[in-house]
Amino acid sequence: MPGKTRTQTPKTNPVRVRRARTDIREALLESALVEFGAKGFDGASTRSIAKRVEAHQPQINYHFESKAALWTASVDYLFGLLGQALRGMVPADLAGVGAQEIGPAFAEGIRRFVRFAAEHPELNQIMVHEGTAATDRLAWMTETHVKPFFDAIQPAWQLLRDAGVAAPIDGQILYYVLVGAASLPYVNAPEVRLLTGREPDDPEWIEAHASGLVAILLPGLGV
Amino acid sequence: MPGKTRTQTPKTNPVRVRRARTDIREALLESALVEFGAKGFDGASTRSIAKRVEAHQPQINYHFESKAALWTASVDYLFGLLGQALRGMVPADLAGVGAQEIGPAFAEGIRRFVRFAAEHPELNQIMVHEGTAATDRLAWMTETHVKPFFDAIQPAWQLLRDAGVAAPIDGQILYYVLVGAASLPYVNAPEVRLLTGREPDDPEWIEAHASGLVAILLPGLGV
DNA sequence: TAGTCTTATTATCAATCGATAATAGTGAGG
DNA sequence: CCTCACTATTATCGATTGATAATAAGACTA
Repeated sequence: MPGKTRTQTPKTNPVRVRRARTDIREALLESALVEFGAKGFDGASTRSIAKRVEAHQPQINYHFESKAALWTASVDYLFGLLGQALRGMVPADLAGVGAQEIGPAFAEGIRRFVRFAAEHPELNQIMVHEGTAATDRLAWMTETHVKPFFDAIQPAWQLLRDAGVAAPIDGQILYYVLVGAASLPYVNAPEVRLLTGREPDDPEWIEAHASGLVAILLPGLGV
Repeated sequence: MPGKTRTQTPKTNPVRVRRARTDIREALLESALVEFGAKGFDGASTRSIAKRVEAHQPQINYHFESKAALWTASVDYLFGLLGQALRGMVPADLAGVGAQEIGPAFAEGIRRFVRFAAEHPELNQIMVHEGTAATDRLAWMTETHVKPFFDAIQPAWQLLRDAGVAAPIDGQILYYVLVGAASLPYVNAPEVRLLTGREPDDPEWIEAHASGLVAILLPGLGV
């Protein structure tokens, strides 16, 4: 879509004030997350992303290659945070691990995921925006970031089902039940405020939500 | 964004073939649903909506007032279908109705909602696209269509909780758990195909999904 | 059949989009 | 103090957007 050649000579302009910033890359990254999460890739404009942190639109193409590259960098950054939040939740090797150990660990993983979804709603907002159409962005995000997460859950869930701790739901379906149930109040927080008058960022909401999910997904946990 | 005045006189052109259609309004409506669901309001262009049903872009502004009015008409139409699918699921008056009657009715409501979400993914796609930002569209949709649905569920859920049939989850939180868990595989069907290789429109998937949700949300139903 | 109303088709508008060229401050190294 | 690499700022490009004017083809009516 871009212009390729320049025919006219820009006018010289007299005075120019200039702001120097060292955190501009990170500022643009986080602004992009908020805008992409709220409006989707197409709905978010590079001008609004820049304006939100008092930067200029061409700085995006300078510090990143393109709008698409900024999106990729933002998603990389956010999945990195998710990885930190869930680090060590699922053992790499399940051999010899019993349901009595992995059950509480899985429950804690659910709680952490709910808290992360509340603290960083942009992640699930972007995932759900992108997941509605088969784009290159979706293919990249799914293969790079979602699949490892998805694959790690499957054997642990099967172990818990065999032990009678987990609810009777197929593992692949469970993934979407879990992610959907855990993220929607934060993905659609503006709607929650209109519909309930409550604030889904309230710790009371978040902990009640997390406990509810653990109760219905792992009914065999309670001693 | 519109042009206001016309200064030049369009050229006369020789031959013009013309397609007459009686179903053009409905065709545009359903095309709009698919496009708005897949790409969001901003991402969907009126040209792509028209092209999908072999119509011309200005016909949208002729048969509807604007892109926004087309969106409103589409959402009205889709919530009408949802209302039909769920008709009579929740009694208007709960006085004197016991949990042993409303329990199975609620379970059937869950199953119907899952089937509707699978058959008309555009509804939840649009809801989740719009719910991420506090726009006028969200305010209208929430007040007009979502709130009645939300309000109808609350007393029934409370009755089921008191009877020990329903899972221990606050009613307002339950709404988002239910909607999120019931709709995500269909909202993000393109991602499901990439991630699992399975087809979420498969009746086997849908019924397994619905049964799983009933089992975890109404654990006290099984005799 | 002539006239009129509806609406399909074409052409074009102003606004906005992402991208890039041109210009000009700024600070580090000499 | 000067130089120069870096990057902030401005201006502008071509493409696309939603909307509307102009035109014309059918359908219906008298």
